[in-house]
Amino acid sequence: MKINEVSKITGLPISTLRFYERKNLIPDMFVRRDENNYRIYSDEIVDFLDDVKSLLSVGFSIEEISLLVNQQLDLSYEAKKKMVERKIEEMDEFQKRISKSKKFLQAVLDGKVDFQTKC
Amino acid sequence: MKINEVSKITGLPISTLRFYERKNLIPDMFVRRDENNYRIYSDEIVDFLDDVKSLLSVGFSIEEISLLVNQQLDLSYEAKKKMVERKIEEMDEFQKRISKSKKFLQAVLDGKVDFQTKC
DNA sequence: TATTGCTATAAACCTAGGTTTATAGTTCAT
DNA sequence: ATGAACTATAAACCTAGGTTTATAGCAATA
Repeated sequence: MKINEVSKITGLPISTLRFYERKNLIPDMFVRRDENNYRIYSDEIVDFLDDVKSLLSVGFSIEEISLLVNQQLDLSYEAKKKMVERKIEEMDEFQKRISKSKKFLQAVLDGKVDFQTKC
Repeated sequence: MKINEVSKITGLPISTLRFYERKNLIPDMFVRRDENNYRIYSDEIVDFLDDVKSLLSVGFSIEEISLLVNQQLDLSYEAKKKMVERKIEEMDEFQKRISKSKKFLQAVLDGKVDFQTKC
């Protein structure tokens, strides 16, 4: 697949795909170059980018994801394990904050919170 | 309370508290000025900022929160309701993406995903 | 009363995550 | 074989969410 097709399937702008690559977010196995230097992507890139989108949307940074998936950077298994475990804890915290936020929003909606009254 | 105390209790830097105010994120009821133009905060600001922190951390923008809590901006009840309902849906999506991300992370950790193999 | 500490504002600066622009080579359809 | 569409890179630009800096007034304590 060429970049335009990946862009259309994933919904990510072409500029973003190139940007992610510059940031070392795309492991080599997903992309090679043809004789004209055009990027040729393997089909698996689609699922990969889908996971990347999820991770980014829940607050991972590009650098963090890159550290986990990039061989070149060569993070040790123990380091990755620690990182993933910490991150999974963070995500549990996250779930709690979401529940809290939902309560707050519901209270605002129900008028149970008053931001009008002067103190 | 003066700004330094609020900062210490909430963990938010003084510069951030002033920044939030500039962004209309702090309803008037939580802050007034003394004779020297120093900010005097009511005790309730602490819980409020705690909710703000949660909302920000799960992806709300300052402007969105501001729209919900600020009287001056005077968003209609119906508009707020729609916004909150949409946001609660988004947060449900969010929970799903978190579950998905946890699975991905676990797979990376378990070596069930291979980013090494050349295609 | 002077030095240290807290407060204020405005404006410049910073970072992450992209997007846009400028320039140039490639390819496909007519 | 030529114009429209696609690809490439580098560099400038943009936005959100802050932080830092410069400058100045007020306060608390030796």
